[in-house]
Amino acid sequence: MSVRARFAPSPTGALHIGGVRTAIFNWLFTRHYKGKFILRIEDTDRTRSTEESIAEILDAMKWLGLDWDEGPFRQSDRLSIYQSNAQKLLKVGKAYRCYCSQEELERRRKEAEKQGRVYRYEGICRNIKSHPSGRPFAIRLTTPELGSIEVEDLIRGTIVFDAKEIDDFIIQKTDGFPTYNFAVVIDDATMDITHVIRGDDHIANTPKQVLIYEALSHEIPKFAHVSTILGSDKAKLSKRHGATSVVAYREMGYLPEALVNYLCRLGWSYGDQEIFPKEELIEKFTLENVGKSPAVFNPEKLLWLNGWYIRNKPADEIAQLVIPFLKKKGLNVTLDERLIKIVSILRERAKTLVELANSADYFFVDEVKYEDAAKKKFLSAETLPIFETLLEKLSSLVEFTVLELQNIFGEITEKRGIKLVQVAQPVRVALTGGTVSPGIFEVMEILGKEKVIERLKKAVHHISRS
RNA sequence: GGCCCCUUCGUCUAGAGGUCAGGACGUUGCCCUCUCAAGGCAGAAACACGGGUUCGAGUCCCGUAGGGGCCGCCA
Repeated sequence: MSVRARFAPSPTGALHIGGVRTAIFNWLFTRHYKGKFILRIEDTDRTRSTEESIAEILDAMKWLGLDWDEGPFRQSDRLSIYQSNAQKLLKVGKAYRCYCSQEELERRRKEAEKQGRVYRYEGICRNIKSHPSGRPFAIRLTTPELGSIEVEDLIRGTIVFDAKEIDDFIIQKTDGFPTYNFAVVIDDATMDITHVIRGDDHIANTPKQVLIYEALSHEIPKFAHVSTILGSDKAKLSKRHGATSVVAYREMGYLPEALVNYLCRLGWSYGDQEIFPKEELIEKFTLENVGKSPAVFNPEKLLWLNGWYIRNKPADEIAQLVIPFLKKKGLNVTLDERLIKIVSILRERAKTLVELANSADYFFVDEVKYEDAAKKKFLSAETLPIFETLLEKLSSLVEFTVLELQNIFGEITEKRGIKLVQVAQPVRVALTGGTVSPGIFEVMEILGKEKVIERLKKAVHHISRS
């Protein structure tokens, strides 16, 4: 039988980095074994679930390239399925109606707590004979009192729970809605999920779920509990550690492959390899190489990886991707040869698409603005003669190329007995407004003769005026 | 409190009884160099602790400590 795994987020907010990693693991697992990846929205929390959140989750999944084969299913569409299964369990005596009031149970829980005990439902309604008509009831699973429940975990090995730890828990609430554990099992069972890969915060739920499978006489899937992603203080990763939503990373100029590559390496490894193109991830990903210990999210490493992908993806693709960021800055650009050239020289020093866009201004504006410090340091009287000879030589230049420009600068530095930096920096300020840019000859070539001369002249005016 | 999970450089990790404990991010120094990056080279940096088992333990067992999770008619 082919492998079937699922990702089941609850749409109560943005798609979280931690959630995405389990999505990635599930996706890779199914792709590696050529199985099916199912998307299911756990939206039974009526008050906290929102349509916007569902849309965002789907959007983020698509952006990351995590395509699904079935779904998205919604638990809210499946109410009758849960109810009929609960009825079935009732009928075969694996579950029973419980008429205990919530207030009463709450009282007992408090009482137990006071005595330092953990409250477990005593099974008061377990053997009730007459069913009071018209009274609301919840449905509880009849659980074993003795023995142990073993959970086979592909990452952690066998985990054993004492049956005494588990009471007759509720599977259907008084309002007819399923409880979480019940809905999950019914869904996974009816969707024929073979492998449940999820966060380790679900370990404690697993014995209960196993019990439900057994009551249903349904085959138990294989479980794999992945450890939590932590923040720098080793507490569970949350907003206070910085951005945690996928959409936020997209907006900060991260590439989906960098995020997938990074997140995947958090808890999974393949020898010493760090860079994994998607195809290679699919080929190499197995649960065997997933670690057990929790991992601290390290933004610097993600940033490094993002820089790596920016530098190594085909330049035209990066150009295409940076366009929205340039437009956001009010720069009107289109994908053409010039943009690709610009991107290919700028991307060496950008770690995000935002940085890349921010470093590109001077190629698109009509007039450069000088940075104060740069202007003060390099646009001074002594550079005036240099600019003048440069202008002279440039205007007679036919081939405005890196090579020719190099020659001209060489002539100037040689004649004046100065270093290249003494020419390059002032020119850089004149052309870009700042002291940092790609190689000055490359910048000049892309800017073109006309623009270069125009900007140098402007710089000359500026110096003369002050 | 009960139950469960986890523990190798600051961080991600390799390691499946015998290694100078390897790689990566970050960090330090040097090289390259028109600035900034990128790149190259070199360095500092770890087996939580205590007992066993074994000729030999990061690796196996048992404790301890620390971190985390779950204990709802929440998901």
